[in-house]
Amino acid sequence: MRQTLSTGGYKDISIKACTYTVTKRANYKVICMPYFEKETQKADFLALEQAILALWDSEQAFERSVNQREGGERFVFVEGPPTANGLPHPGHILTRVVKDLVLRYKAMRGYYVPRKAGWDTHGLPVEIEVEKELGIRTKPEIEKYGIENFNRKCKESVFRYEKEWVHATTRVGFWIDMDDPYVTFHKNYIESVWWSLKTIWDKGLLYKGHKVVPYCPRCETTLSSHEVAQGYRDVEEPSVFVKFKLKRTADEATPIFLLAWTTTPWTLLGNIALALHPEHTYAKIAVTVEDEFGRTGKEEYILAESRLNVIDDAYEVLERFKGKDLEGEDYEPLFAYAKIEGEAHKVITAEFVTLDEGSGIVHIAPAFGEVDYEACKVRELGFTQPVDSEGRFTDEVPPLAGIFVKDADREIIEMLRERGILYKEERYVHSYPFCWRCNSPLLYYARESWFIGMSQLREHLLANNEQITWYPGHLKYGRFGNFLENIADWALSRERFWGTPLPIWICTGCGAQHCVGSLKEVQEKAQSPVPDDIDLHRPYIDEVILKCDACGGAMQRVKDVIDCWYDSGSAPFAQWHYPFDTERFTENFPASFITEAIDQTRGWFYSLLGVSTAVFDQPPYLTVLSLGHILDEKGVKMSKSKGNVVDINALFKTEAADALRWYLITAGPLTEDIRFSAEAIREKQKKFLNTLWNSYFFFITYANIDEFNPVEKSIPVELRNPMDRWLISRLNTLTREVIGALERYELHVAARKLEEFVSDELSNWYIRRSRRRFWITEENLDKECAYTTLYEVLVALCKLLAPFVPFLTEHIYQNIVRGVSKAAKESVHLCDYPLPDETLIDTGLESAMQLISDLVEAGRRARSDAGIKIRQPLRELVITCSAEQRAHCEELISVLEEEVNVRDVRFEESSKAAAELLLAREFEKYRAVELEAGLCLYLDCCPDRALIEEGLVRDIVRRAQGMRKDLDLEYTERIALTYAGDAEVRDAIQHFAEYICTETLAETLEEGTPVSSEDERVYGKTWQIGDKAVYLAIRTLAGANHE
RNA sequence: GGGCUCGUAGCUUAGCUGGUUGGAGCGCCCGGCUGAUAACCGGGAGGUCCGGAGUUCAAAUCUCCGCGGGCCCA
Repeated sequence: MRQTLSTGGYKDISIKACTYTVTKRANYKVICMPYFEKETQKADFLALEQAILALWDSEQAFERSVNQREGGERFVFVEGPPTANGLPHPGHILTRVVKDLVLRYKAMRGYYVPRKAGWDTHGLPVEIEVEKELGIRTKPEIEKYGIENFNRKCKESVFRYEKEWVHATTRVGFWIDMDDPYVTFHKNYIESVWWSLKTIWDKGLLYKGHKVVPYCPRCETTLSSHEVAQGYRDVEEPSVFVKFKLKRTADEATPIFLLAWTTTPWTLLGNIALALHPEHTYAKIAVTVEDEFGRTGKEEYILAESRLNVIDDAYEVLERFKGKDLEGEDYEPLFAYAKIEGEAHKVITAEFVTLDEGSGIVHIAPAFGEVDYEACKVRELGFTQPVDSEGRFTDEVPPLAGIFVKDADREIIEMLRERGILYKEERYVHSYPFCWRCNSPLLYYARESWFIGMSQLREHLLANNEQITWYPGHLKYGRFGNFLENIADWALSRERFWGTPLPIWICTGCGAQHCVGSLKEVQEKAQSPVPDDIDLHRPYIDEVILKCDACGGAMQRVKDVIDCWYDSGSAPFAQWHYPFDTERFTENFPASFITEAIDQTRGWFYSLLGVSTAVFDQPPYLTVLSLGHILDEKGVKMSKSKGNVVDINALFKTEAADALRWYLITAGPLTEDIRFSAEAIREKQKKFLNTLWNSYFFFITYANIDEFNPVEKSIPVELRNPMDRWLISRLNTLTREVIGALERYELHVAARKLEEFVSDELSNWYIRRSRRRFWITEENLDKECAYTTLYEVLVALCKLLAPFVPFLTEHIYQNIVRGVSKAAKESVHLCDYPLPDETLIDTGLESAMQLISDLVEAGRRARSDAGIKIRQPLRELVITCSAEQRAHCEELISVLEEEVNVRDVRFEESSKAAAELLLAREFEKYRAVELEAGLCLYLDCCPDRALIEEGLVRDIVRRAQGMRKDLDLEYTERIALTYAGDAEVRDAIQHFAEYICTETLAETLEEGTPVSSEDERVYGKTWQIGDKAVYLAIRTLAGANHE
């Protein structure tokens, strides 16, 4: 194993060069044993990926990878259906990559993992796309255009985007069955949704109520929270402190007023109650006020003690008490206009009252605030709605009738002032939502709506959440758990067009309500025949009249459609048309695993749990991985309006899918946001994919020259060289760590470990260190060990990496495995995932190699400090260490010798002994580096003449090799070498002539003189090596390189 | 405004169950190595570990208060 310069014996690789003639196998099918297909030094990943896609297609690799595991334990996945109203962006690509990685891994682990695609196709976003296309923007315009036409347009629009999604999904290598997806607008899907709603109805959980919603009075439509979020702006508006007179003191000389605060004076017309915090301290104060005629008088106010600073006049605190002490008090209404149904004008207490601003007394108008509405509802207080659907006051309030509410603020404030019940007015800046389409201020406005009583299921939701494993873990009791703790009823209905119709019919005669759960039920109860092929969407289903069971009258469907979140939340059963088809649902519920981005926490992750809890009282998934978002390079969210969305189609034109996948997986914890950068993708390709490729390229290059056939070889690991055993040990350790990380869903940890292995251990240590073993000419057990080891590790790596970079691993596998064995699986993705062989893990050897590596590093440092380059051989290296350390690394000494380029390595027991020894023999010769206490390295830095000569020869060889490379010669091309130099140079070259010829493939080595550059066949150059000038010239020997 | 989360070198990040002088990659400077690798190796410059307070013998790490980014909700 030890190499010295003078022994020679290196391989003359020209002997076997180019004896192989492998035909180009673009389709990967032709088998040419035992040779591997030749590769190019630089990989064309884009072309390679296209070829692999074609291979998978023709081999039906995906289908087979699923089907071959049938009968195995199921790993159930539910695809979160992409909303079909836009192009996929990098964030979608991330979720697709992660899904694919996990599912490929599980399949390789033996699980049966069917993967059904899905499309979320209903909802307002789709309608808005069509509105834009049609150039209309209001509901009346849609109705005028015709619901039938409109919905047809919606359906078409959905398919338009589907193509883009299929393309991107395929391109990035996500294996999912897109030939048979679930589609939320399909009839069977809708029917399953209807069934689930009827189940909920039968449980008494589906009811009609009011919901305060963000509402645009100009567009006459409610807005989704997403739309509202787009339109917040800071505005300055009047805020008023208003005096509400306590009823029991109304007739007294000094009545007591509750001082309430609001930033929306117009809502005072809908006042029903005043809210105080139950536990906070309130004060009754006496204030000296002055009226407009300059007369002073005393008034008594109540407000929060900590808000007394809002009082501008002199005051005196008369009394202190808690908010709850006033609970149930009546006060006089500000206005006598609005008709109120039910009890009103009461003091209530509520936790949501804050003391940060205002007076600590909150005016409550259930028609204009969600919190207000809930507060009144639970206390069974009344309701009033003095505003119409265009945002104008109704005739109930004569002085203001017909005035748009936002324009009435001024007038209302004047009315309050005139009647002496305005304490003061201020300007107030706050954030208020405006309609993103027409810029009108939005109103929070109570509308009739259908609800699912989720709040009654709170405990069930929490119990089912207990059974779910969350990644990252904090979501379980954090954002998601908190959300469930405070869960509100689900406002299910939408006054829109393109959605699953709410399957509720109401009798026009007696008002009876009925919920249907199937098409069959509709047909049975319909007054006139309903065809089997009826489209269940509006407007067709609206025309179906049912017979009333109660009175025999005509029942009409409620015109609403349902929230499309309910659609996607129904995916676990609706994709299988349950319960009309029971088997496939039963075996696919609950899901083992789902993953989407963090914004789905209250979106799909909740809608799944909500529907499943209401219908089955079971968790719909057992593991959920929440991913971070893809931000742009500056860390800003990608959005259309900012114009910073990366165009993935453009990206895929230049970047390999594997490079993109590897970048996304290794960028950081997937549960956190990623700053996306195309430059970083290219870096990943350089650092990882190219390194892997080069390792593979190195292998096939020499394996072909040597006609290495892996099928024939089997050498027990224990007989192999320590370098081999080390690599195999590391591989098995790696395998164990990768599987551990994958099972914990720390995908980036798994990927980073793989990356380090490929780059540091396989390429930069094992292959670099082992190159000479592959160059040995003759048949040789050690060479066979090297080939076998490198082969085995490459094959195992392919499998380990297959879920991460499915294209490149498939390409390599096709060549090095499938190319030599017809018995092998047709695709790497049909293989089993490697499991660690613990008997091959040698931790002692691993730590010994670590020690050697540390010593190499220290040795280089010593050389660097001494100013001696590595090409200069040195006499000896002395190491002082423990006997144990010595025993461990004894068998790896040759590695140390070669890396540090020393003739001998000696050990000494303790540093003291070594120091004495070295002192005795010219201490100045040695340079010391201490690695740790008791571990020290001494490098002899005084080479003798012979060594210096060897160093010079190595420099010359190196220059000659560089010149070969400059000429871009084939590795095997033979040359004639001419040199010129002083006597020392000449002596050195003559002493090592054989070595120089072997290394540089020189047929002749002659002393000569520099020639003019006119001879094009001669490449000559004078080098400065140390203080010597050395002239070298290469002439190629045409025809000599091939047999 | 509220809840959750993240904030480490110019950039990307590891460390974060508290414990020596906070590691790496990209980029930069010096040197070396190289016929698999536009690769690699050694050294260097570059850190108020977002700021402040607290707990502790000891804080990048735990607690609290701020600041900034992100998500969700208002």
